[in-house]
Amino acid sequence: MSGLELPKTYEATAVQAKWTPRWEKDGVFQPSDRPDAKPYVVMIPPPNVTSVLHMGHALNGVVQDVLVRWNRMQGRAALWVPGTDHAGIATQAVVEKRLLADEGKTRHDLGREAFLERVWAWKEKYGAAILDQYRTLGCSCDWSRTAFTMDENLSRAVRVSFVQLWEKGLIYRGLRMVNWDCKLQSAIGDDEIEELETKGHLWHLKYPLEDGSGHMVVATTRPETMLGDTAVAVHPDDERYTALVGKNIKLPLVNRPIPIIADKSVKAEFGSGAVKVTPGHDFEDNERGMRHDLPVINILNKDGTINDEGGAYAGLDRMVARKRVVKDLDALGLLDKVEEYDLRLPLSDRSKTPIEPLLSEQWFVKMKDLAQPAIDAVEDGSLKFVPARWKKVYLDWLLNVRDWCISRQLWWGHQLPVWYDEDDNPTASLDDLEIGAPHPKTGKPIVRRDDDVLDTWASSWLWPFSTLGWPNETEDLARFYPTHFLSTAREIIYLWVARMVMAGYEFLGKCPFDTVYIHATVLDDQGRRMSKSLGNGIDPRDMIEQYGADAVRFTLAILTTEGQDVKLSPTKFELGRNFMNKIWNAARFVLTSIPENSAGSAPGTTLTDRWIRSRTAAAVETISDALTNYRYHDAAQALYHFVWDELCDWYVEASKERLKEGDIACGATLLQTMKTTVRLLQPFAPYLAAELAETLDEEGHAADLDWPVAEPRDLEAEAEMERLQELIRAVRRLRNENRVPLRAEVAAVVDTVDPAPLRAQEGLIRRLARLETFVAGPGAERPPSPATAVLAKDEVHVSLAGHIDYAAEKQRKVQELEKAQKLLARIEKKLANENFVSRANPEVVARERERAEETRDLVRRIQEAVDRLDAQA
RNA sequence: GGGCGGUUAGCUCAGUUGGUUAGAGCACCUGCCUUACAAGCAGGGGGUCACUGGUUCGAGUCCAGUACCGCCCA
Repeated sequence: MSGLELPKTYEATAVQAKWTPRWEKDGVFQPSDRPDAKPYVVMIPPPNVTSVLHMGHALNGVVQDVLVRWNRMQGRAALWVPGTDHAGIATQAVVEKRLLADEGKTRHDLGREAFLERVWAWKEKYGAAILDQYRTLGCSCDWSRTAFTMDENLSRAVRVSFVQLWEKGLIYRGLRMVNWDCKLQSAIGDDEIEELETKGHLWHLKYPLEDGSGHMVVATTRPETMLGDTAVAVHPDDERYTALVGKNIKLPLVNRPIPIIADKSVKAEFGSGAVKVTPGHDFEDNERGMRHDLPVINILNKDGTINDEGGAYAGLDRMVARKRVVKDLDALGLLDKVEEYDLRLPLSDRSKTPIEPLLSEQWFVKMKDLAQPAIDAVEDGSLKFVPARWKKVYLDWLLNVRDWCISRQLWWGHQLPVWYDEDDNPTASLDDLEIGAPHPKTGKPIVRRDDDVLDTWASSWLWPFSTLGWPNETEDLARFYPTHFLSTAREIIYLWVARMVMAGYEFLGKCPFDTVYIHATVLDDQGRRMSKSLGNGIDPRDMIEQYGADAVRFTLAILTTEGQDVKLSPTKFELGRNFMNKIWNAARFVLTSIPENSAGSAPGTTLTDRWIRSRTAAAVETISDALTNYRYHDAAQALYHFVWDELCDWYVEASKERLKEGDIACGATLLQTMKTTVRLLQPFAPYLAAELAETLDEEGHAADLDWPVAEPRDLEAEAEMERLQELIRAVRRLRNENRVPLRAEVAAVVDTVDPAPLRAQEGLIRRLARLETFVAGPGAERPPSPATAVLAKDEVHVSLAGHIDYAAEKQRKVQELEKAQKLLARIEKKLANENFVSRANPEVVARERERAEETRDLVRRIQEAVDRLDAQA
């Protein structure tokens, strides 16, 4: 052991640089191929290649890695598959934005092929950066299995799954109302919309009756859509309008006659009770239109300008047209009034521009049948959510699932494997069809392939098995599917988790994982989400650089309480850094202080030896228990408390004197305890654990060491040690309170009926309490001018001649007395309550009686101490 | 409108099935460079557990309601 070389503080950067390549070279993160090793499999939620790693990724990385590493130590064939997601619309959007900013070009200027080259270049850069950051964080992913959703095999999986669904009749094409992003010029999913609460206006428009007998007033937040109105609707029970139903309105500006219809969906109390109906540009109106067989008029081009249906307004952007329409109506005297109005504006998640509901030809997946097994999975318990309440969110979505619009008018992604013949008959194909080849059903020549690409989730829902080789029947697939643990963010419970479960059942007949862990959201120190636009993000790379990967990991783990969000500020990582440094120094002490040959010797059997072994056992038990239940905070906290407050503060301190005397058994105990500590540390702080395991001459990699098994506790030793600790703390307190200088000679006397155990530890007590002399016995003679601490069973008197301030000391003692008296009164009141005695659990009553006895004794003894102070003063 | 969280020390948070005097980290106060660690050591102060009511012998913990904050869905 070359302990003398160890630096005074833990140098994280150097240690990380040393171990990262070594782990990979030695294949530490590849699953064990021992046939008896039961697999433990985790698939990383593949980060989007849009940008670099953020704190949420780091937190999720820790959540997964702690479990993976812990399971690996328990002998499981642990496999954690890393990878990234092409994130179709998001990635295309960022690349387009960059292209426009840097070169002033659009994707159309470049053309499909050249543009895609740019996106691939982006993917290479950011995809690699993200994975590298996970690597730096110490994540034990099997890098040799790294996957990307547009890899050849994963793309094949997408095509096979598409064709399979197609053949089952679950994919259809339809003219449907979709959410249209005018900027990206693509349909987007319902899930890709965010709503912005904003102040807008409500325009009240007068619509003249065709017969000239008056007008009706309709209110709208989007007046330009009136160009596409095909009806006015009222509630059937609204007596104000009963006579008008069936008559026609002459739609202003376009001069089109449209009917007045009655429909129960209209809220009579909203505005005038009459609403305009625009089936071409409003989801609700579209349904009304279908119920009443209304014509559907599309007034928008794909870029959001008004088309020829808009007559005089054609070519204007919709926002410009809005102003023009309002102005023109006003000129005609048809603008009734304008109100301020709070509305929720639907924005595209990606382009942040207002969504337009638009009719277009899109591809859909029928979801109802796919959803059923995913619903059953949580209800029969084969799929578990942690925390359990997220099950409801998952179920709510599945029970109300709508068909899934899977086509996107993008370039980046998996192009639909759909070809058309000259009559526009589609067919799906596993292999590319040549132009001119016969359509398999109609026999007519194929003339084109569908330009659209698939929604990203159409590949990521296959992730748990496409990464293992599906649709090929690979060894990996046979051995590692289904997986075990999925940790992800709450916002994608239905977008991703629910779809993966559906796909798992649909394509492999099995739930893809048994546990879904929903991790905390990382917020800034003011409780706001970290976001680029706010600039309040904390970059994990900076934190790793500043505090070390282990510190970042440990801090995130100890902050991760079940279901709570994590408020983060950079300085919080000091907690982890300080702890790492503490462990480092404890190890440094052990290595530089234990006698030669400690390694081969039997551990000690003194009180403190027995105590630290028992406390180690308690730590092993607590930490194992916590990890079993995904309680990261509890596990990290237990480790922290054990190392700092027990091992360092007491055992190491207690061992110093013994080590000076060359006590080999003490050295052996220290070594053994450190070795166990390193194992407990490994899942949380793998770099430090690796470094220490090597220094402690452990065989093999720290990651492969066996997880400790809890030994039986030694409660007798624990109780005896507690008595010592209480005594030592009491003496320190008396010294501190009375400002006794460190070097002053102090004598202590314990008045006790059970002196033997204390006498046996005299050396320890004198050292830790800094006592010159120590005496214990029944009725032992008090030293001159003592201050007294009343302990649970004993009293300790400390000589404080020349230091004691009797007035202050008395005040403290009187306060102590009052506190004890109050407590006693409370207990006695409780015991005097017949209801308590008769109804409470007998064990509880017995315990209260015992407490009453103890407290009475305590009060009496404190009183005596006070009396003595009076006598002395 | 519906749903789900949260409210405990100055700050950030623990607190398992109701049962000792409600805990930790940071911050604060006092004293220490005691050769593992000042990223440290010893000691200390600090809380009407958001509010109201209820259940109970007993409530931070269970129930109902209120207020405020946050998230999700429509």
